Amino acid sequence: MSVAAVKTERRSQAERREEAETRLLQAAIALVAERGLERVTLADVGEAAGYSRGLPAHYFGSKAGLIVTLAQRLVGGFGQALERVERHPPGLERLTGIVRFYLDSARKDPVGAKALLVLLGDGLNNDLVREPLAALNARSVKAFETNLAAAIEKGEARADIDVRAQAILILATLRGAVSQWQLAPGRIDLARVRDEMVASLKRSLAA
Amino acid sequence: MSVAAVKTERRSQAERREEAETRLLQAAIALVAERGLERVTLADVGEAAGYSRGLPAHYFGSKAGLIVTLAQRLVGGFGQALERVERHPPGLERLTGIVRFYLDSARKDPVGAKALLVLLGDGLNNDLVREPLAALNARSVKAFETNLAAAIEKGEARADIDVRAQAILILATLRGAVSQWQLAPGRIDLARVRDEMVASLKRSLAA
Amino acid sequence: MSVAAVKTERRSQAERREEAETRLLQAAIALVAERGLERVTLADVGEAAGYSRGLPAHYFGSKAGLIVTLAQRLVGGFGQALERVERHPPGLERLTGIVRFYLDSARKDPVGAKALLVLLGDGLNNDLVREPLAALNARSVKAFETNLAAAIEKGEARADIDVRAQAILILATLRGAVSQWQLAPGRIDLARVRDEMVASLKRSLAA
Amino acid sequence: MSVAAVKTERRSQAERREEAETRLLQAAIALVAERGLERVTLADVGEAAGYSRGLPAHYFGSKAGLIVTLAQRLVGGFGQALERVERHPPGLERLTGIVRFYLDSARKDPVGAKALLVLLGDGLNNDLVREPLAALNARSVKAFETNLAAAIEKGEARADIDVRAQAILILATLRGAVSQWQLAPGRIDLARVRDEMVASLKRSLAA
DNA sequence: AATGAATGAGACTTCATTCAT
DNA sequence: TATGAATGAAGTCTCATTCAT
Repeated sequence: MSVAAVKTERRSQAERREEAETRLLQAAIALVAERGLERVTLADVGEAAGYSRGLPAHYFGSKAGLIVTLAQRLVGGFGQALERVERHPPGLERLTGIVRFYLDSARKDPVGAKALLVLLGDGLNNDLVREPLAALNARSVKAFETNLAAAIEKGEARADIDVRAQAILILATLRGAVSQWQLAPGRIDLARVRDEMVASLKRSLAA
Repeated sequence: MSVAAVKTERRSQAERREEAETRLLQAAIALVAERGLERVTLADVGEAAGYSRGLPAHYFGSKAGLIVTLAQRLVGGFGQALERVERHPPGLERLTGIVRFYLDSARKDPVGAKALLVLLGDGLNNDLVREPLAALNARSVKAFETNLAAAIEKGEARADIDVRAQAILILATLRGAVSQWQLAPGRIDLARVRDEMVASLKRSLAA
Repeated sequence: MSVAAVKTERRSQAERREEAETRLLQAAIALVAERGLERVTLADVGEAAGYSRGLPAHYFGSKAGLIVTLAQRLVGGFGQALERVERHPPGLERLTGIVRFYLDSARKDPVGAKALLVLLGDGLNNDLVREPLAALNARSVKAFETNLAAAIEKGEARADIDVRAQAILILATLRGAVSQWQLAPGRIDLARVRDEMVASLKRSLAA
Repeated sequence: MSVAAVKTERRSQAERREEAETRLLQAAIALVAERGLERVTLADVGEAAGYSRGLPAHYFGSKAGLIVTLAQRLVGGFGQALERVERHPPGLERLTGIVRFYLDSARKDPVGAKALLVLLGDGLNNDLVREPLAALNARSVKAFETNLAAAIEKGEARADIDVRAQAILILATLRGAVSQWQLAPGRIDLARVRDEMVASLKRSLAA
């Protein structure tokens, strides 16, 4: 067997592994969104992804391993999206842009949004996921802080804002709004909520 | 046996039953806050309440029955508190009073607050609890709407507010703030958050 | 309180007890016929009879006690009916009369017949009921033997019949016929079966 | 890995599974005959078959699933035996041959016979087993009908027999005889009963 | 790499039984 | 006498996990 052939084979195996892992995680996200963390079994994930019942255990080692990987993937995905959302320089425009983006992506990917909310609920009592989720929160709050500080710097916002508390409140409002919408989708118009939130923010932050 | 005697006897049995049910529910709330819904067993609840392992099943019929009862109790408790919180007439003062009360009670009763958040997380995938929780949300939003409308009527608030969307946002912020605080208590100063929230609200709603 | 009053009261209590016991047993028979021995609970019996859930345990001491009492009542009831059925003197007429009566009473009281069959099935592995049921079988076989012997004596039947084996067969046929009919009532016309059985018996026994 | 290797691997797994299932069912039959349907647990079956306590649930899904499989296996086994029993052409000889065979096989395999009787008892109140057992009855009756009709055709039997009722009676007698024998084995000589039954049949059917 | 057979712990649930009223 | 509250044992069923193929 030539070296090239070995390389090709190896790459092929690695690719297959990566593809399988991705499909397993996507299936897991969908199932977690649909049923909740504890009502999803490893076997469910394998079958839903089109593989065998045993594969998830083979890949992730244990259910805990799957959950941790899941949390990282969801958190990472959101982080990446958060970073590529806005071209505006730090400041008020960028801040409201992130807010819009957050609520719009929940509408575009309700399954991912729901899976994240489910993890957040479980993270209250589950050490496996608490840490990555707390880190996500911290990172998100930090991003809002940065933009609030820039807005103040630029004179777009009042100087007497409690930047950190305000950042926490902005993230809180986003999460709480999506949560209410997921719990009773028919009763909440997320687009109107988004517009009202942006308007309120501008008013309350305005210099 | 006289009628009075029969009544006494019956009341005594009924009292025993009621006391047992209350103790079981209190134990259940504490355990759910501590471990999460799925990591609490009926047997745990019985033992934590000082009864037998089988009693919760005997009373609530099933774990689902316990959860539903739990949800009703928590929701009802919060509803009652919401109603007795404020003596102000409907309007901006009362609105901010409710906001303060909500965040202060989370600090005073973190166990109950956490149990409610756990239920809210599970309600996303659990038809049994979704309904009472959605009803709680609807009721809370309605309360904020009422006060917003009164504030506008009185001239305390701008007339161009989207009352319903704003009410949803206020509840969202409260829930999201408590959620972040519960996930990483050391990182959030809920009192500062409360004050910043009230200040922001006053500014964004002001006429 | 006068002696007469005490007597009256005592009689009244005894009567009440007997009536309650009878109602409990009737309810038990109906439930056993409907669900089978193991799927009936003491509480079911109490409620079906219009009493409390605890009364059957109070009266019969245990489920085993209820079952034994039930078996005795059913067996006794059938024995009494068997004795009062026929006015014919022992012989072929009386024999076929019993056969007719047996199949006709199954149609008239399908619930009692089914309860007896259920007990017979359970008696195969249940020491509690095996003995009374085996005794019932022995008594029934004996009755057929007596009539077969009388028929031979009178010259109504062949002398070379194996009386005991034939008696066993007659009881077997009756039980088996009712059993088939109970299992699939729509597929068996018990009246036709009865007539064919009587005709066959007359032919096979004829001198 | 070659296709052959895959096949071997698969077959090997399938063989393990089939062997385990067969051993579980055999253990279940023995236990049901010994204790009755309700006094056998899934764990009992697993252990008696030399496997784990959980395997029966894994294979049959539920106790109901086990019972249904059991009923099918017992019914199927008897049907097969019924078909291979007799080389005689349809007619009286074959009919009496089946009767002899039935009673003789009960003596040779009392465990299987008892398990079938237990199921028949439970079938009265258990929709899961009623259907296969009613089908077995229907099939058995049909076989007797066929042979009775052939016997009449050949002139071996009277033409005025109610063929269907007579077929029901024959099956009834067989079942009832085995039932009495199982309830009190010491009191019934099944061989004598068999001979008397065959003699009676010949007489009552004779042209 | 991938499958799926097998294990065993633990949850829910049902009930016979006991006991206080 | 009668009720029903409370217990605790046992059974069914689900799954994470291990292991043979």
